[in-house]
Amino acid sequence: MSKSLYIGNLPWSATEESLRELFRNEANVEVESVRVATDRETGRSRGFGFAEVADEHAEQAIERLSGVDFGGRALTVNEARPREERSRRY
DNA sequence: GTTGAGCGTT
Repeated sequence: MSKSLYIGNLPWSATEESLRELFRNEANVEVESVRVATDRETGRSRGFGFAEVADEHAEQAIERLSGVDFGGRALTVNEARPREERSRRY
């Protein structure tokens, strides 16, 4: 199984591949999928993204990537909130 | 060529 991770405070230049490399280098974690939130209107980065990692490696990735300097900004890493709860209206 | 708290497309 895998967990979705929220990655915030990204530099504008951060890409999905650079995030994947970051997880490999800093946390020694293989990401199953990574996604940078790009503005759907302009296509530019919103400065945050998401990564799916193995369930057992999720906490390690959070512990080892939170606050690390990436492109000059201290990263914010946390468990992502489920999209369904946010987009679905009861 | 810009910006800076937050939670992503079907």
